Amino acid sequence: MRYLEMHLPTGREVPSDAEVVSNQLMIRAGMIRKLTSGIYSYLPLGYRVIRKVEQIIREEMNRAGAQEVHMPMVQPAELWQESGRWTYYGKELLRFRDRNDRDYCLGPTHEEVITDLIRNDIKTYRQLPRNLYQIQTKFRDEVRPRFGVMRCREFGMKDAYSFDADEAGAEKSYEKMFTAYKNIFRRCGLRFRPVEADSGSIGGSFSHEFMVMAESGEDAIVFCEKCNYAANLEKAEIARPQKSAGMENNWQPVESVETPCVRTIEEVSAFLNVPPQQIVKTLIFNADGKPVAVLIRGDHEVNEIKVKNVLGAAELELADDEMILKATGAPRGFAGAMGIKVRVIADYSIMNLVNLVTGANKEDYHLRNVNIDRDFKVESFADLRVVQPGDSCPRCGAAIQFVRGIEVGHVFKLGTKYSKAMRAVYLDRDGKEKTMIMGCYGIGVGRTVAACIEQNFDANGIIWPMPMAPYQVIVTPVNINEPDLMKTSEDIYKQLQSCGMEVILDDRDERAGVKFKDADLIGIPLRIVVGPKNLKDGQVELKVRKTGESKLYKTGDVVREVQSIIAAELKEVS
RNA sequence: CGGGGCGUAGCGCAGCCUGGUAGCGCGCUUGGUUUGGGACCAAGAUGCCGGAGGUUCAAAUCCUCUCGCCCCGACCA
Repeated sequence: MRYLEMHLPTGREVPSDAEVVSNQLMIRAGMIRKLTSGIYSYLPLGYRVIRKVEQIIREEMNRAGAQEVHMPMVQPAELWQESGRWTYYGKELLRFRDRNDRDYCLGPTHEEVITDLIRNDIKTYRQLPRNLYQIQTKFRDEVRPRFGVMRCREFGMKDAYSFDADEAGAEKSYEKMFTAYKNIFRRCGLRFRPVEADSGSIGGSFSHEFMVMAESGEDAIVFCEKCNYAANLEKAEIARPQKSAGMENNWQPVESVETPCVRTIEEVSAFLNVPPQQIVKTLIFNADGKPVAVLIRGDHEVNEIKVKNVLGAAELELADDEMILKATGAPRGFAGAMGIKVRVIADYSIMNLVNLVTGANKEDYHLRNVNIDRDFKVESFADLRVVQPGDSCPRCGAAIQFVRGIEVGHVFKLGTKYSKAMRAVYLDRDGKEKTMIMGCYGIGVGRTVAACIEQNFDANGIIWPMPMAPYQVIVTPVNINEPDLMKTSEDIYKQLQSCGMEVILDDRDERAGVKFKDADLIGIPLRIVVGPKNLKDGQVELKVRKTGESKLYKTGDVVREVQSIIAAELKEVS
């Protein structure tokens, strides 16, 4: 396309309200504009990149046997009430009423709608399996939209849903999607890693997130260099330790100590001159309205998701002062397991400790030499803490590493969570009614684009991998007022176009420097510079954005060269 | 929702403390000179100073309320 005809408003200044690089560059490169918090327009350049990603997704989904559909964004409350999520999903679900006062929501995801479709049209095992997907706008009323299109409220998502007759089939469907996802992100030119993840409000038994490695990522990832283990920090496990024998031989008698205004682990540690590893933190949580005591070693952090899962709680938060006072009989800072009258669960980290220091459930007092089984009972030991540097791999025991990542995709084994609640059933070979087994698979399209920029930029702007590039090549005549330069540029432009290349002709009456800066900013992989000195020798310059390397070519050869570079770079990933 | 910050020309900002005719850089328009990494000269245009109320002879500036946006914590593609 001719630059003069393009709507491509580039900017020189970094927008004051954009924090992350991808957001800054997407605005400066004229890809997006913010309408209001968490809601963006895509301008032509940005939308071209979106469509590139969508196309790669379509090809790989189709190849994996999924079929594209398009479901409504507006969804009736009844479906959500049926699945139980009308109440469970919370404020993120944007609800509204129509003129007849009926309740609706904007779809944040489509399990309900797809399950309804399938249950109405599928009656027999002969019609299974099925995998349907769509690329569609989702709305989630995020608590805090941020980082531009990376976490916004309205966003494009590819979501796929599989329905199988049995576990084995469901497993196969999951594997197919897992493979498709690896292909998609590889073809997008991303450095990524699939990790084990928590299922969150989508539910289900098992899930993997696809993480694009980036310092600015919101997620922490734990991985083992020896084996294949990789997990989201919130999911990362600690192996169950062996119970030591004969601990009771070292038990000392319990001792009460006055500890005025000593509340935190650091304060207790300093006051009693005991290392934090010997102190037990007793945290009172409010689990669906009931207090629960969670015990953990003083130097560790509780992973609330693990606690939530172990307790099977729908809502979990740290208890407020009132609940703590009621549960322990003391203000915050003096809770302990001994004598407490609520459920007590404990992290593995305290399983093999003896002569613990804990709160006394009495203001300004702590206890020494408290021992498990003798002085209090633990309902169950479980993995409840956040993995820390220095911990070992739960699979092979080797050291683990920490990195940051951006979640661009998530695959779930849903099981029968929705099919059961919404009665998606079929008749099997024996004429018996069975519940379908589901999986669901999401990719954030806009987020994938932003993540790609986070991995591919320099001081001058974006550096698109070829498969993502909005245009593959830009032809830059250094001065449009010289007819020779323009004629050659036009020729090359037309030839590139006619052999199917995506090309911009920068026909603006600007100085060369301005054009170079813009080409770099918007990240076009290849640039053909048509200038007077080289053209005198019948040559033009071909510059590669990624490496900064440039070479001279005969005007007659440059088109073929560009064509072969593009073909090679697209083939490399396909 | 809790904590912090910001709303002044299309973009980036100064002015506010100590009230007195709204400014700078970039961009934009016109003319001219330039032309291989964001040129130069000249002449211009552009503002409900986020909104409402108040104090005052006088408010971008002080006070009250409100709306919006960004950042840090509870979520997720």
